[in-house]
Amino acid sequence: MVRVGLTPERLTLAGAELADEVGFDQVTVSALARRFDVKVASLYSHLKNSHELKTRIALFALEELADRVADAVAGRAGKDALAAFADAYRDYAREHPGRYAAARLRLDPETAAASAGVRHAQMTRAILRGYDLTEPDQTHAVRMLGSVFHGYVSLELAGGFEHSAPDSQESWAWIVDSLDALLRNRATP
Amino acid sequence: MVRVGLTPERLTLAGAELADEVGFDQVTVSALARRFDVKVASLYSHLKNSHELKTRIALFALEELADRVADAVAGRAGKDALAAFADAYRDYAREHPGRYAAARLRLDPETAAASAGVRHAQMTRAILRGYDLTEPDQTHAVRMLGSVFHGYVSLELAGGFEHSAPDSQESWAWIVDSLDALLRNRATP
DNA sequence: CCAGTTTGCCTAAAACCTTTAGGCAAATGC
DNA sequence: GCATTTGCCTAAAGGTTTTAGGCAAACTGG
Repeated sequence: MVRVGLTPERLTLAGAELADEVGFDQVTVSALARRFDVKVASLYSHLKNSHELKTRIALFALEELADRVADAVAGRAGKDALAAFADAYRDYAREHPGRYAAARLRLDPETAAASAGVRHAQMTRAILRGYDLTEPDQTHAVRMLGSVFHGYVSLELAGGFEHSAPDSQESWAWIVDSLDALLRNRATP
Repeated sequence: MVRVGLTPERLTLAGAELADEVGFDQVTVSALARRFDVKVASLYSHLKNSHELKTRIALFALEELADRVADAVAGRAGKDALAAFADAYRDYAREHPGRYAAARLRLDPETAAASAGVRHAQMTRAILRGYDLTEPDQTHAVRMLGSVFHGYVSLELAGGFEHSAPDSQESWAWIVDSLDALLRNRATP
C-alpha cells in the first residue's frame, strides 16, 4: 500500500489539468482518483466533497488568470492596457478552457469575496483610470467590459465563430478598438 | 398500469419547466420520471438518452426565445429595435434561467444549423440594418452584440451584480445606450 | 532505535443516475 | 372481437458520490 502523497493542492492542480483535457463538468472525484491510481474513497480524506474540489479548481483558476492579467497590464495604460487585458483574458481561456470554465463557477458570496475575483474587478477599474470616467459610469463600464470579454470568449469556446468569416481574431481586434472609442467618448469633460 | 401519455414534446416541456425550477444541469431523466410518476426506464421509449433530452430542451428554448425577440423587435428600428432586442433577451433569461442555460448548450453543427439559432443571427443582422454597416463590420458587430448580451445576462444570472450599486437595470440601459452610440459611430459615411 | 500515535489509503456499503433487455397489459385497427 | 402495436413495467449492470471503519506506513519522543 504505497502512499501516493495526495494533498488538496495536488488534487486541485490535477483537477485543473483534467478540466482542460476533458471539460470542467467531466471533472469528478472518481476520474481524479483514477488519475492518481488510488481508490475513490481515499480522496475524501483530502476533500470534503465533490463541490469542494470544484470550488478549489475555480479559485485556483481565478488566481492564475488574475496573475496573468496583472502581468500583461503592468506598465501599460489607455488602449494599450485595455488590449493587453483583453488578450490575456482570451488567451487564458483558449489555452485552458477547462480552467476558464471553472473560473465561471458560481461561488457563494463569502468565498467569492475572498477570491481573486476582487483582483479582477480592481484591475478592470485600473484600466478605466485611463479613460476619466466618474461614478456611476465607471461601474457601468466595469460591467460592460466584463460582459463583452466573458461573452465573447465563451461564445468562441463554444465554437460560435469557428466556421465563418471573418476570422475571430479580427472581430476581437475590432471589438477592443470599438470599446476603446466608446470609453473615450464617455469620458467626463 | 395507467398510461400517462408521455411524448417527446411533453417531456421536453416538462424538462424546460424543471430546468427553470432546479437549474438546467439538475435536469435528469430520473427527475423527469419522478415528475410524471413513472419509472425511469419508461422514458427511454421516448428519448434516446439523457443527451437527447437536453438537446430537445435547448432547441425548444432557442425557438421560444427567438419568437419573443421577433415579437419585441417587430415594427421597430434603430435604437428602439436594439433596446427591444436587448430587453427581450434579458427578460427571457431572468424569467426562465433554466431554459436560458439550455439555450447555451453546445449543439453539434448539423443540429445547430437546423435550430432557431440561425433566426437569432438573422434578427441581429436585421437590427444592424438601421446602422449602415458594411461587411466585415456587420459581422464584427453581430459578434459583439451577441457577446455583450450573453455575457451580461450570464454574469447577472450568476449573481454578479446583485449586492452592489448601481442597480443592474441602470447598467443595462447605459450599455444599450453605449452600444447604440458605438454603432452609429461605426456607420459607413 | 523503537513503541505509540497519527495519517493515508484501503474495503465495504448505501444511495442515486444512466441505459439496456425483456415482459405484460392497455390501446388501436381490421 | 381478435391481433397487433405501443407504453409502461421489472430486472439488472455499471458509473458516481459519500460515509464508516480498518490496517499499515510514516512520523514522534523518549
